[in-house]
Amino acid sequence: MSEGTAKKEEKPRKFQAIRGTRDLLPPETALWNRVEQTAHAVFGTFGFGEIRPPIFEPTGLFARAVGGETDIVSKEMYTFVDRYDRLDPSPTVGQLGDYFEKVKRLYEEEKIPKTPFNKIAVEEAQAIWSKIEPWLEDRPTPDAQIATFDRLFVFMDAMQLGSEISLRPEATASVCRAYIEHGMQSLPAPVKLYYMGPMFRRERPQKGRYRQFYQIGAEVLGGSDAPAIDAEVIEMVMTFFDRLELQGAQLDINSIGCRECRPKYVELLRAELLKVKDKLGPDSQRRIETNPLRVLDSKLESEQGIIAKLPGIADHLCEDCATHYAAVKHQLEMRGVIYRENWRLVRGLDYYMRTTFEITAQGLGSQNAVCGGGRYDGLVELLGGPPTKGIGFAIGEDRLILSLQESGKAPAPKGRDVYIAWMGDKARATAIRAAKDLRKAGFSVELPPVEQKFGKALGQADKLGARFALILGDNEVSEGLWTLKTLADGSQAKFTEPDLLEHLRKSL
RNA sequence: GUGGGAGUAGCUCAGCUGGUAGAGCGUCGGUCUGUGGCACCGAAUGUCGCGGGUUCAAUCCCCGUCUCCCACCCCA
Repeated sequence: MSEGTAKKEEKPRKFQAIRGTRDLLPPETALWNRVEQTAHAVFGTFGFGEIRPPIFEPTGLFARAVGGETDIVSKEMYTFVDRYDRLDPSPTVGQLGDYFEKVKRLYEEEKIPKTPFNKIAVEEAQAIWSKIEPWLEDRPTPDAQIATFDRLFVFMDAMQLGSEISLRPEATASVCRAYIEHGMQSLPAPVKLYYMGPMFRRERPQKGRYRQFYQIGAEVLGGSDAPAIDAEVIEMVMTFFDRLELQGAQLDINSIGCRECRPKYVELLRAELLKVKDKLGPDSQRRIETNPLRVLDSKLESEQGIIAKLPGIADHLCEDCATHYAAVKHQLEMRGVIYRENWRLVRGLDYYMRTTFEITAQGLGSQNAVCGGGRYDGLVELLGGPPTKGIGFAIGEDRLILSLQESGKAPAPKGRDVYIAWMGDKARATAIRAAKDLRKAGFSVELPPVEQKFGKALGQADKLGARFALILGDNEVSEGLWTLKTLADGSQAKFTEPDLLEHLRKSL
């Protein structure tokens, strides 16, 4: 290892986390764990059970549930074609004909997706096959023809076999799929489920927004659409935030009507918007056609005055929706949940209806929504299940963590309970045994792998934030009395092995 | 996808109108072979994000590109 020789060695290129993804590291992960454990605890008290659906699903599931026209599905999903594993991966020359026919048939039956790429591959393969077929009578195959055979392999191997799958951009669709797949409609209603984990959307990263991000969510499926269910779900999220001491949590609620009344309102809104079209910016002008409700959400200062004069949906709900909305508000009041009515609150996903809500928090920049949710009574049926009521929410965990950090609610990093400073071969064995026993008793223990002088060991103990140093040298081993030093004040005392455990239990 | 800002040691950053790099903190070792926090001494780590151009010479100027940050769009 001389310095001179190695200096020109080429270093391998450094890898880095893919754009929009990141490593969560200690001590921050302690906060993540606290948040997730609090979710388990709080949701458990509301009778929710955890579901862990897969991280990818058939692309069609999200297209159907979230809406094929939404940005999420049309341009933000990570979609790829899976391998089709029922084809013989490496046919011999003799099997080539059968293999090609099989590929062609699967393509026609759309078991292999008809992507533009596959179309070209099949056509090329067909052209080559027409040329090869007459040659097959010649045995053995002349060398000059082998290259052409290889070209056929190349085209078939390059085909995007298998079905289209996507990394989940959200989890409600997966939960509904699982509800149907496992026949949960025959469970006592309603079925209350929660989940947590990574989601994926290919968006431009910014504060509180990542391409791999984390959500904690819950869904209530089946049973009735009783307003009390809406209220309880909201109460649960607020309880969760309260438990975490989230600062400045602001709950906004609204009702966006149902299949009956919403379309009528949307038309009314569109008509009103067209009257003031010239005064709106280009984004809002476009939305008059694509999604008039979203105009209400505009952040443009210049549009605020115009938007304020637009008709609100609350005045145009059908009787059932109006009754439901009023009852939800009443239920929230009975539970002591403080809310703000926000008639401009709309949801981006297609499946929402009636109750919608959003919770914002401090310290998040422009991405200040930390939770969004609502009712989606038609969704399970849309996915091929029985008619089923549904309501749920999703919390942006990254944003929640960010807000907790901004307001100083992150827990202080926890150091070791005990650092074992040992010297000498006899003490080594004792130290190993001590570490085992202390860890068994639940203490966080650092056992240095190699012998260190006591001065150095205590320095390490200090740096690692240890509460105590257990000093084990020749004296301790021969006396059978172990020295325990309290790092904070420098005091130390001697204990027998059992007394030590007892003493630590009391003081930690 | 659009716009703005930024990339120099593990971290925070310096580097005067271009002359091939420094500080503080951190890490490791020593002063200190049974006692830490302090102090002092010493060491390691950089293709100055990457590629190209201008120049005798580029961390610095120009172009491209990547990544990060912020905002728009959209959303949790």
